[in-house]
Amino acid sequence: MVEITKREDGVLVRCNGEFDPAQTVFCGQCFRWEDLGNDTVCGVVQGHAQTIYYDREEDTALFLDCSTELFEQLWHDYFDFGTDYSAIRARISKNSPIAEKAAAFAPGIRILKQEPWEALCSFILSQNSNIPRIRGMLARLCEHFGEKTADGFVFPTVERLAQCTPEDLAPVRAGFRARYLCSAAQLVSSGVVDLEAARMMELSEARAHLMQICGVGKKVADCTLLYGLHRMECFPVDVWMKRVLERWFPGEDGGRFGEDAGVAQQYLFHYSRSHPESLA
DNA sequence: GCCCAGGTATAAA
DNA sequence: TTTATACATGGG
Repeated sequence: MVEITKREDGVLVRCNGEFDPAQTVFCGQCFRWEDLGNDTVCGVVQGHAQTIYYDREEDTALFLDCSTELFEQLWHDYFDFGTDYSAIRARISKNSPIAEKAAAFAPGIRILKQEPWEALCSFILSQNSNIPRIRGMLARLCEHFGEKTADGFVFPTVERLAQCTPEDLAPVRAGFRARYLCSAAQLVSSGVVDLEAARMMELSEARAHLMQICGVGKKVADCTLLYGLHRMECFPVDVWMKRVLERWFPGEDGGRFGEDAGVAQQYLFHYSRSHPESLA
C-alpha cells in the first residue's frame, strides 16, 4: 500500500512500487493529462487542476500541492489509493507467465476512478481512432464546450452537450462520432440512461443499459464501466486486446482474471502496445 | 499518398 | 443469425 503524509503545503505519497503517475495517466485509460517534463504531470478532474511532482529515485515519491481536504475528497479516490495493488499484481502474476511479465513491465499502473460522463465520452470518441487523435478531440471538446478556469478547461457538462447538435460539435472534428456524443448527452440528460445506477446493476444489465446510446457497443460500454464506474471485473476487448487474446490466451475472453480483469487488461494492453513485436 | 486506428451502425446474405 | 462495409479524420 502507499503511505500518505499530510504536510502544510500539500500531500506527500510514498508509493512503495505501487504507483507511477506517468505509467498510470499515459497507459491509454485516460486522455486529458499532460506531461510537463521533469517528472511532472498535470490534469483537471472535477474542475480541479492538479500538478503532480514525482521522483522515481526514491521508489517513487510524489507530491500534490493541494489541501488535505481536497486530497481526501478527490485525489485519494481518483487514484484508488485505498486499494492494495501489490496484492492484485501478485494474483495476476500467479495466473499466467505473460501477465506476470506485463505487470512487471509497468507495475505503477493503477485504474483511475474517472468521472463516468467523461469516461463515456472519451471512449465514444475513441472508436476507430488512435490515442493522439483521441486526445486532440477531447482537448477541442473541452476548449469549445467546457468551462474555462485559471488552470485549464473543465470537462463539458451533460446539459451543455445536450443542447448541441452534431453540427454544433464541428469544431471538435469528431467526424461520425459527433452524433454519438449527442445521443449520449440526450439520453443521460433526460435520465433514460443513469450512469450511477449502472454502478450497481448486474454486469450484463449494466452493459445493455449503456448500449441504449447510439454509438455505444460492448467495447465502449465496458470501458465506461471499468474506467468511469470502477467495475473492475470488466475486460474491454478491442482490436489490440483481440490480438493479445489470440496470441497469449487463445480461446479465452479475459474471464480468467475474475475480479482483477480490469487491472490485468490494462497491464496487458500497455505491455502489448509497448512491445508490438511480441504479438507477431 | 497510403495504411490504419482502444468500434459501431447498418445493410446484405 | 452471421458477415461485409461505410464511416470522418488525422497520426505515422
